[in-house]
Amino acid sequence: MTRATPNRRRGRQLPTAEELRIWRDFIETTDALRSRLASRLQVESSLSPGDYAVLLALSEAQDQQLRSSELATHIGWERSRLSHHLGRMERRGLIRRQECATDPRGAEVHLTPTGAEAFRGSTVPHLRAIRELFVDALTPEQLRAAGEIAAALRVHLDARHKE
Amino acid sequence: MTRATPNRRRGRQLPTAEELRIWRDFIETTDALRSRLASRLQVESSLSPGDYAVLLALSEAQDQQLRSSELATHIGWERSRLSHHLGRMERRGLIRRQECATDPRGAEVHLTPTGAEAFRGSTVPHLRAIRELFVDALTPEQLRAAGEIAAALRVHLDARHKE
DNA sequence: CTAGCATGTTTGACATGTCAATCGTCCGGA
DNA sequence: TCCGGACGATTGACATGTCAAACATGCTAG
Repeated sequence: MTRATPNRRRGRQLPTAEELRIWRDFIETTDALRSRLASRLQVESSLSPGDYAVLLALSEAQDQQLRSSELATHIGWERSRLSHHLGRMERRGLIRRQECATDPRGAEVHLTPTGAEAFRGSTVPHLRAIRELFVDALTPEQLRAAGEIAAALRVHLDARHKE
Repeated sequence: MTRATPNRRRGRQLPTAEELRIWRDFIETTDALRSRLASRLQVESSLSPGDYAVLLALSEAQDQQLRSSELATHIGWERSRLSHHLGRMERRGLIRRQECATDPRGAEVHLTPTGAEAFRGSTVPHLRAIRELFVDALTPEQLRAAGEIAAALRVHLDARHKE
């Protein structure tokens, strides 16, 4: 790093080789981490990360039910993605959809006993996996730094999104 | 953080609320970053991240060709994933598969002129996007920390994989 | 020589994701 | 009233991923 053009370094040029190396390490490793977590969740609980997110949101909801759009907002998914996923989860008996009492256009998504049971059984193993694969891999300072890095990336992403 | 059971803190228990918050920030943000990068690549070059990885590997290869299994190893994909992806890329004219001269079982994957052209055109915008969305979001110390975090996670993942 | 396992790759079935189009209901103004 | 757009959700077409099974050829023990 550090060719002799300091004023052109920031925000203008392509990444250096070192920056690119870090980028690749970072993105590939987070990918591997994600996929390892997903596979443990699958093996230990027969749930996908998507299933888990939906079940978590419903478990925390009043009456274990949410309007479809609220659910989408809560977990940050596009409507159509959620709709497809709910279809699959409904086939497996994890959730149930029924017409909303107050708005005939809308749908209420309900947690079924089967779904609640599946979620209960998955929580502890999943949290344990997060601890083992993420938290335990890092020193306390690294963990703190990871939080700050995430925050910085998020702010930057959101800022660029608005532009 | 920090209940009064210091000897049970490490490696045994579930994550604390703070650890869990960091985990969620971290994984959700890296996901958002990945998907933003993918969408820019798509818009700017009509390529998916998978396309880019394949084209990059072939571009760097001797004679712009690789055995299918070497390619899979190089980019870290499962064989079947690569096979499906190559099928799609072949339909679009980005690569070509032909029987390997030295081993009739094997397949050689060749970069086509179309594929080479697409890759050339995508490189600069893609690297610029990495710079803008990742490198520029972080301070130099954070960038260094990101590299160290990735390395630590990787080592930990690999260690647990062997167990 | 040949049965059977190893090797290299593909295939099929299905889960997951995105995008654009569709469908039904609601609502405000001519 | 009724029309057109807003709103809530689903659908279809297709890209991407995983897993297990299938295929074809190579190699080796007997």
